[in-house]
Amino acid sequence: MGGVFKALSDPTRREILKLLRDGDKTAGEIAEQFEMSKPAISKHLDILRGAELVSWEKQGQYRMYSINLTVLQGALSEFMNVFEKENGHEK
Amino acid sequence: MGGVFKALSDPTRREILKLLRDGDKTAGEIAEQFEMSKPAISKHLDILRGAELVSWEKQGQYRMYSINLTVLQGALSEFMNVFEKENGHEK
DNA sequence: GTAACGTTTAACCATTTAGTTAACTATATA
DNA sequence: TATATAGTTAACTAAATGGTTAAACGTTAC
Repeated sequence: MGGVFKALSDPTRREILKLLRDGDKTAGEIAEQFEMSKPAISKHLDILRGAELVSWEKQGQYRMYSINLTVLQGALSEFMNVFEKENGHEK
Repeated sequence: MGGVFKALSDPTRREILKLLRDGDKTAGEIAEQFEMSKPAISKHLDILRGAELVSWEKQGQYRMYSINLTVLQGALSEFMNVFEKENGHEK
């Protein structure tokens, strides 16, 4: 879960996740939305994938990326749980 | 809010927050819980304070740190909201 | 006043991070 | 087969990060 927070610490990566929230996109479509180079975006995607926040599947010569919402929500709500009231966080 | 994720990206800082969840602590009491030096912890505390995740108040020669739960919960739930279903995230 | 304590600040260092350009791999197509 | 397209990998760089030790700053206590 540390990987998730590391992945989320970069604004570009958070922005990529927001883009993917609206639907799957190819690496190129994602890169278009940013001013930086494609290799830079490719590395961000690799970090997101390392944290299992996104996955991709080959579609011809494209890579179609999608967000793993359950991983994102799971990691964040697990962390937030620690700070909830009414919870002696006994475990 | 970017500052919050940056602050949360380090495991030591997340651990500090968990400690403070159980009650306010002085800088020294916090530092005791880790193997690293006091200056290192002091810097982590400064980053947490920069993100407004903690605050402190002078108590004699001590600094008593406390967690700002509302900031933590506010930032995380605002971010998570973006990824909730049933929400066209119209804004 | 001075010595001890609690904590931060300063200066420094090694590693990681986030970007670049160039080269490579794989697919599609003329 | 050759060329264009999509994307990653490699090599490199500047800046940020996270740690160290030493010095400084306040407060407490003798």
